[in-house]
Amino acid sequence: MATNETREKILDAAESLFARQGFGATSLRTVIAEADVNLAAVHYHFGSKEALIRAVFSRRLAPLNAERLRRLDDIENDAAGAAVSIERLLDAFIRPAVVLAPGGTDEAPILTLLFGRLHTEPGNNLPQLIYDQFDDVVTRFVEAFTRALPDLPLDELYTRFHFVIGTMASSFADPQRLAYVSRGRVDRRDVESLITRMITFLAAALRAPATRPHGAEATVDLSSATGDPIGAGARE
Amino acid sequence: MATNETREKILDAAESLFARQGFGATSLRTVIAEADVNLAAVHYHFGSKEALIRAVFSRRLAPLNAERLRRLDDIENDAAGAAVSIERLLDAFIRPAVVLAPGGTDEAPILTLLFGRLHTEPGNNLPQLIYDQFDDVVTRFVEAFTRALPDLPLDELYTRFHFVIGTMASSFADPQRLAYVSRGRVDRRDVESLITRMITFLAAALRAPATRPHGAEATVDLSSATGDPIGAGARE
DNA sequence: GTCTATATGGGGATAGAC
DNA sequence: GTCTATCCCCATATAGAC
Repeated sequence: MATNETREKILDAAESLFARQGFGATSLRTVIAEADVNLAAVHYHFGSKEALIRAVFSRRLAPLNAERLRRLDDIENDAAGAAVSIERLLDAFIRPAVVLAPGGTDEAPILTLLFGRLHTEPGNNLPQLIYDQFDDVVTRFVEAFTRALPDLPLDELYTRFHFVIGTMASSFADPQRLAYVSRGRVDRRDVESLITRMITFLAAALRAPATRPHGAEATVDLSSATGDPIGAGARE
Repeated sequence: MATNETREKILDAAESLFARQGFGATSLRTVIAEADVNLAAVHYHFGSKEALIRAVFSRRLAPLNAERLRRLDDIENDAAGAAVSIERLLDAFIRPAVVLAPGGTDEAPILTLLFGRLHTEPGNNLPQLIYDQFDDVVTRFVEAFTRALPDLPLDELYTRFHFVIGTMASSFADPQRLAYVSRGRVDRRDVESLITRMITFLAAALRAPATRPHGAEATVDLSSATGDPIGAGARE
């Protein structure tokens, strides 16, 4: 058997299992069973489980983020300095995680789950290297959103980008929840609908007027949504 | 030492550790070290780790969901049949997870993290009992949002509620990400700001016009956000 | 109810033959 | 490069004295 074939089989199996179960819950023995290789091969090719995890991400992370940046470049070139659409920015950020997915099973695409897990598992476990690869994307997209939303205070823009990542990651990482919430009435395999609905949802969210500081007056009806709104203090 | 004191110490330590590290990554040995009790005490009082996890949730879940429903009742009584504010509904859903938090550390409230984790760890691990306790809340809030957003197709409403839970859970579960995205410029300990901003964000998102079906014409500018938007098909 | 001691299994990792 | 056999640690869980 060719060397790289074993390596790839391990990566494929690990990727699939990590995506479905998370890293901690997936043992190397499970991986080698699914890959149909020997346990020692994992350590020969990767050295450790930690290194295997990093290898699984490295294989996908660079192409994913490169594709995001490439699409962002296209958008900004098209605009030629003019304002760009929030929807296009969101699409460029979200869709590559799905488009680049290798094997769609009956469920959601593997890669989607894998990267969803990246953002939802405890941050301490994530090698800095992975976040490093994300730096350019964060910087560039924050800049782009800043230009597209010039009236939004920076603090709130950062917070909203945090929400965007959270919506994307969590919704992809736990597709079961959609079935649960909808009592099975929404097809969780229709990823295209999920993406377009997510973009509609997030674009409107990003365009919301800024939240006023504590105690100040709102420009929209938020009167009951802030500042001890429903008597939290009096209720203890 | 009184019996219940040991039990409570175990629950407190487990809750804190589960919140910070997740369930799989937290061993009983870590729990007993932090609780300063004997290993056997855990099995005496709870029987198993699985049972301990359920006990940790049970202690908080009922009060949390009861508070959510109580606030929803208040809102609907106030409205007396009239339309209710999206912001108030979101507040009633989100805020109890923070208000009921016992010990705010320097970081985000423990309970917030714990329940964030509930929705982000792989669904298979979550005892059905926990989801069962959530059923009433889902049903009641979906109904309320349906009445508040009568023009939104049900399919999309379910999907958006899925996004709402995702935003809340993921944003609370990984507060580090906010610091990362903002390069430390947003104070992640200011939970009140986080909540009000989240409500602003999600209310606007829920109010967005429905996404049009595949290929149809949009009522807002979505022309580039759907349907092979940036040449995904031609790019392979 | 609380402890010590221990059973039992699974985990990652490695040595060394082939 | 691949395999078997094994080391060693850490996990959950239990038995049984106090």
